[in-house]
Amino acid sequence: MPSTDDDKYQHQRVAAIRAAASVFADKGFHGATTKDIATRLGIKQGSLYYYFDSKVEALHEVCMLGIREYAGRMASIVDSSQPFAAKLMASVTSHLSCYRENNEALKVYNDERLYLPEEKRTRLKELGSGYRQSLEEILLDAQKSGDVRHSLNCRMAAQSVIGLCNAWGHLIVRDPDLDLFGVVQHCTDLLLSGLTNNH
Amino acid sequence: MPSTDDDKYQHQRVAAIRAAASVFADKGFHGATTKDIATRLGIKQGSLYYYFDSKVEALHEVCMLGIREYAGRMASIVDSSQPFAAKLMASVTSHLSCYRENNEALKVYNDERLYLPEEKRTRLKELGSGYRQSLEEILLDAQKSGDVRHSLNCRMAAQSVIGLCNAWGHLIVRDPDLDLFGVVQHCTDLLLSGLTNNH
DNA sequence: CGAGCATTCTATAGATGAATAGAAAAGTAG
DNA sequence: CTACTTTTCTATTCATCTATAGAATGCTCG
Repeated sequence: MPSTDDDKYQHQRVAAIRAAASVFADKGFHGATTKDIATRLGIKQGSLYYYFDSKVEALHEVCMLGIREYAGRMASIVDSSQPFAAKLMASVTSHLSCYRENNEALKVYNDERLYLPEEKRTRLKELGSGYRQSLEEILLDAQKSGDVRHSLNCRMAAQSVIGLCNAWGHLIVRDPDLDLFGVVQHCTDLLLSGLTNNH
Repeated sequence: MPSTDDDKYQHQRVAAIRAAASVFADKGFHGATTKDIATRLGIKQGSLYYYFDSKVEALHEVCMLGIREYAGRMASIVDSSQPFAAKLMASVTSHLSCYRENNEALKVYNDERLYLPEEKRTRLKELGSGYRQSLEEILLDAQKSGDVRHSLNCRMAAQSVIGLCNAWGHLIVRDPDLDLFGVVQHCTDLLLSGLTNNH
């Protein structure tokens, strides 16, 4: 098979992307050095350039890893025929498990993507804003069917849901012992019912 | 008056802190250079060291500026005798107006303080966690008096409120046209009643 | 004015880090 | 074992950035 060498290369390349994600999440893009990344991968600084043309390219790969499936999962949730509450919970779950599974990559996407050059950032942004739009659609549908109050500004609400999930996502990355399902439950309840006693 | 020179110095020093805040908010601590800060202030790179011993000290000052009154305001809200809903709204308002007034300093506190050396970070952390505790107290009191549902985990809820406010705070810093009161209203409603139609 | 202090400037030292080049090592196939 | 390829290493270049030193400018008060 002609691809066995390539597979090995790709495998190590992915390992390099994950190493970069980990270091970028810890120290930020500018605070991280290529030496840090190489060390975490177990090779020397210069060797890293066998897998990346530049530090910026590494950041780009990390961001792609962070956002890719995260955005993809939303589409299927919107299209599904679950009731509103289930869709919301699925969204929150999907969002938070991305933080857990990709470890640091999604955090890096959120915090460091602005250091990418314009062109690379634009393509990423499309994926990210697709996520917000999907969420907004879910809310608008629920508003039509009466599940969501009419006074709600769905655009702002989508922004709030994302903000809330990102805030918890950061905590999840920092504290691996945090119970994911507990957080999902808390966030969903909070979003659905608020803090108060008004049923 | 013996302090007129000192006043002038302090005035320019504060201007330097604000310039640093602005640059740190844009480029992050490590992405920012002392030249960037000096240029924004209208002086040359070397001159900046007349006001700071080091770049890290500048970051420290910015973080202090960001968190100081933000933390202070909470205490008075907790102690006040307003009903729960008003306290919550006051907290959200206080949080978000800090973002607007301090411009970038609070953002820097949130995103860059981890680059401070251990000792300096600890003192800041106390102020910040004081904020969370105050919020938690408000929620616990409201739970006792029945304003907040008993199923609520108040510690997590306080975390959520902060996370939500920070998310919007970031948007507020980036977009100065965003209507502060509109955001306050949206967040308070969301937190009090949730998204749904369940009165 | 002119002495003394405050503020800013220029120039540079010293350190660090991204990226490159070419040698070495490891692995694979004939 | 040997020729060839892939991967890693060492050593270096070049640019950049923090921080300092000392000169120049500006300001205030006697």
